[in-house]
Amino acid sequence: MPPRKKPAISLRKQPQQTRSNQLVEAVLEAAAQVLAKEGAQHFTTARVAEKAGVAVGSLYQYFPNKAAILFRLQADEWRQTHDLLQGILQDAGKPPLERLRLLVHAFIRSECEEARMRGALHDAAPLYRDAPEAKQARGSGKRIMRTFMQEALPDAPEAVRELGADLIKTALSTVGQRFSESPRTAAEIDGYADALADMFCAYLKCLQERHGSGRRRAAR
Amino acid sequence: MPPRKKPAISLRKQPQQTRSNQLVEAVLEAAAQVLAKEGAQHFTTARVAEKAGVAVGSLYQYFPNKAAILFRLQADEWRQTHDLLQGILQDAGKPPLERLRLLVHAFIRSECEEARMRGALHDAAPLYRDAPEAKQARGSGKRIMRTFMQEALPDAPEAVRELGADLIKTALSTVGQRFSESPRTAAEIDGYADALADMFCAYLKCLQERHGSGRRRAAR
DNA sequence: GTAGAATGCGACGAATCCGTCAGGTTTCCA
DNA sequence: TGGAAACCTGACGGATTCGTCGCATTCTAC
Repeated sequence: MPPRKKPAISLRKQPQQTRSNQLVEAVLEAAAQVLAKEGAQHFTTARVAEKAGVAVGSLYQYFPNKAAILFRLQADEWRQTHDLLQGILQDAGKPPLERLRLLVHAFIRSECEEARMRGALHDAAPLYRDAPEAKQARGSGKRIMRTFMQEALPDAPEAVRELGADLIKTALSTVGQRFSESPRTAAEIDGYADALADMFCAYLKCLQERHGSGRRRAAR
Repeated sequence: MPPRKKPAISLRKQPQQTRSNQLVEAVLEAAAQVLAKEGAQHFTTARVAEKAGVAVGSLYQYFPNKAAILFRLQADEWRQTHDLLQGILQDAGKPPLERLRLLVHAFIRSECEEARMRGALHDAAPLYRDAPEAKQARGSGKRIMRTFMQEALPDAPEAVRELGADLIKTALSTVGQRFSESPRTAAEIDGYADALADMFCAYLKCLQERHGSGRRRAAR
């Protein structure tokens, strides 16, 4: 077995001057476009550099390898949806189940925008997912659902909440992703999001009944 | 835009003599092993031929290209799980929700066996998924869930059944796949399958109540 | 036993693509 | 204004991998 990969995904050095900052931005912009329009198969550093109007060598001055570009795009996506969901769940004043419904809608809608790039990013995942940076970055979605479950099922055992959070988070992201793979109308999107939210809500109600919450049964 | 791919995924010719049949079998066997042990990244025709104890040229006598080997493996997997699920759902005498629960367990368990090969197969999907043969082969899972929904929700509108079937089928396959990505103990597997089945059942009950079935409310 | 079909072989052509490097250009700052 | 640091360039080396082709070997049918 030959020595496996050599990750290293972080930026090689921070751009200092204005033009180098612009260069990095241009590269990322071009990378997103190439990925969306030509797919992961045709995503090459040469193509990205060309589209960015930049030399390959310049690209490699900041990104240690191709995977680093892809990872950076993916990390941006993650951060983006993380912020979106965080904002919705923290909006107190609405009952948990309603927030969950809003969250599902927001997630599905966001997943359907830029669906092509996200899909290609997913195809390219084998290139960057084994890097340590990537493994670390993946934990954030989990934390969000965990805190939500603490609100929705305050009296359930820890293990139940944990499992439920994992299930909902996984279902939401994977189902959303597959759903967005083919183009959809706005009506389809809303219908699907509603159904998915129905499913999660039904599940949560079932758990709430099973692990009866002493008080606060008001949230019917 | 350069002329896109050139599919052609079917066998180039049927092996006629005994040895050629063995050769094709050996290739597929080796392909599965290489895929499982070395991942989609290192899946090369040369490596497969080597592991099969066969020359590359022989391999290409029957498989028109690398994608064809991968597709053949994937098609086998699909057929296998299709048969498994079909068998469970057709077992009359048990109420629908119980069959659904059995189905979820069987699927998750099956997904966890050979998880490494399935995962790699998924990584390699971009190579074969655009071929017409693949698009056609994907419809079977849908049909199964559709007939199940007709039984479980006989009085619901067609559109509701359709959406529900799609949702459950998608959630089952995607969630199952992601779950199987990391190795699991038998207890974890059963726990997860139970939770997933809980979710589906809760959803179906919710739909049943919403679209009141005139008679047959016995299945509570 | 023999001709012709079927099969097996593996070196090799052709195409990609990644990432580097030596050298030129721009920017900064004293 | 001049020198140093930062930056940019793009041809090219090196490595992989796909799939073919001419020829050798084995099988089948007569």
